[in-house]
Amino acid sequence: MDSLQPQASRSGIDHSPGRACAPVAGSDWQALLGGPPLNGAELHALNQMVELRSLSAGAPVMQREQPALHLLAVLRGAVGLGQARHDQPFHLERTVRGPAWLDLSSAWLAQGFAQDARAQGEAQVLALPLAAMRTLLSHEALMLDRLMVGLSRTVQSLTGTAHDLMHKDAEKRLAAWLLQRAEGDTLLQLGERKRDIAAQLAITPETLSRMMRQLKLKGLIEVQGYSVSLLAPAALRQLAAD
Amino acid sequence: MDSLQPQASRSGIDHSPGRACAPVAGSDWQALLGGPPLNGAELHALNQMVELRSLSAGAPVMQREQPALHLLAVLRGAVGLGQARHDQPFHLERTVRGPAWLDLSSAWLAQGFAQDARAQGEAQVLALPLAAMRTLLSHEALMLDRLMVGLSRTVQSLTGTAHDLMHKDAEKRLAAWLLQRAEGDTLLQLGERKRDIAAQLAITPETLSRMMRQLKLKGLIEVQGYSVSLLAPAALRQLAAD
DNA sequence: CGAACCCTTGATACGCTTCAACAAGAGTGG
DNA sequence: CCACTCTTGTTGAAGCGTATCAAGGGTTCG
Repeated sequence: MDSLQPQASRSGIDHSPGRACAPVAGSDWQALLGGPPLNGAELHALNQMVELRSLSAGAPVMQREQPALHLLAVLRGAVGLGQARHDQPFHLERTVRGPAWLDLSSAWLAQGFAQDARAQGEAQVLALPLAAMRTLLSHEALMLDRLMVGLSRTVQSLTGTAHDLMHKDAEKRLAAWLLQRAEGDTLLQLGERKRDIAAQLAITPETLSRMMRQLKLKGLIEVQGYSVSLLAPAALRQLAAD
Repeated sequence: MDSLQPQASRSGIDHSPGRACAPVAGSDWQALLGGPPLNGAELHALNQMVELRSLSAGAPVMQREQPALHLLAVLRGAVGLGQARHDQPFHLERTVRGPAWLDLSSAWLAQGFAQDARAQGEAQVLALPLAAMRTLLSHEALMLDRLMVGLSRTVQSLTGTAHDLMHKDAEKRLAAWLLQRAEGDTLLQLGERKRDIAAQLAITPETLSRMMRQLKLKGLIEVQGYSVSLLAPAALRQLAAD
């Protein structure tokens, strides 16, 4: 096998506290909400209504059709969105790595969650009850903007992935994924199983393996187990472009 | 050829007024914003800030990278979102048929529009300046909900199309498209060119033609030029399901 | 050690695209 | 009016991209 890295505690859900009372750092709120620095009143209001959940690998975060009463965000770790089928394996479509919003949309609609979500390893998730959030929004004008920006970013990101699925082949999507994941850096540690990466790219693990080899043969990347280094980011960007 | 229907005035843009001063009906606002009936104050405020644009076939509605200062909606007609390439043909990805929101997200971000948009035939588009909208939102609590619902619906719709592109083949996507487009009815008039339908399904016109024949041979639909009747909606739903 | 899991590689099969040809309206101009 | 062109949809043959199936090797765990 590869030198291994992602060790997703194959046992699945274990007895987790489910909800801890640790506070959320101001810097975390800032990372999540963005915009101008949060003032004390905002932080106080947020910390008063927030619910924190510490999850272990595989723990469910959202369940389809369940009523959605909270805005959800990932603080630490990663959460996978997709479909849980009665048949065993969870089908992954997208993963959110904290700190970032996980689901800002379901709570505003009356239909419950549209997807399932599972913690990918140890993760910390926070939930803001929509009812309380609504009253906060009516007082704090800035908070509205922050939320709108979060929701808008989700829209643009989803538009992008739809576009990629329509027009880019597997190699292009992989190149784009690597670049986005590296965040400008040139060395990159894959923290998840390769089959999960493949699922997000909507290809099979076999194809992912072949595409990695392709990029390696072209001299664009170097692969050693779960660490990938981008040898020619410019060429990769070129390749990933439509 | 088929008995023809969609006649997109091949000449493209013609001299349009660009902006007319007709008012927007209360029923249109309601269709767009949903929720509890809009009161007089809300309608007044909206009508005061709204900008109405009457567009002829092919006229640009959004242009990539252009600053986005308005929330956009389609009142009448249809608008296509996609990419305009320096090379001639506009590549369609999604179409919005009025009355419905066209773009609620770009204005909140500082990066301008992420896609191009073109009127697909005669269309009427309305624009709400974000600056004015922001102050309205701080006064009218209900309006916030309506907007959030609109944005959330966009998110869920995009999540759905991404899911379909990942997991459904051409036949399934076509079946799903037909069902959604029929809106429960059994007879269905295609108002657009079939190649545009194909583009939205991310397949070639040739494949669309073949898939139509497939469904016809299976006795699920009947096709006569640009009118399609769904003979077995239940079976179609079954086919379209994952 | 064997069992379970992961990644890789190769052979084959299938879905869809691409390319080419054709039929049928629509617009144009003689 | 007809001939001509442009555009659209349809059909068939060939080819590419990716999935599927099967086998093998590596690592961890009991």
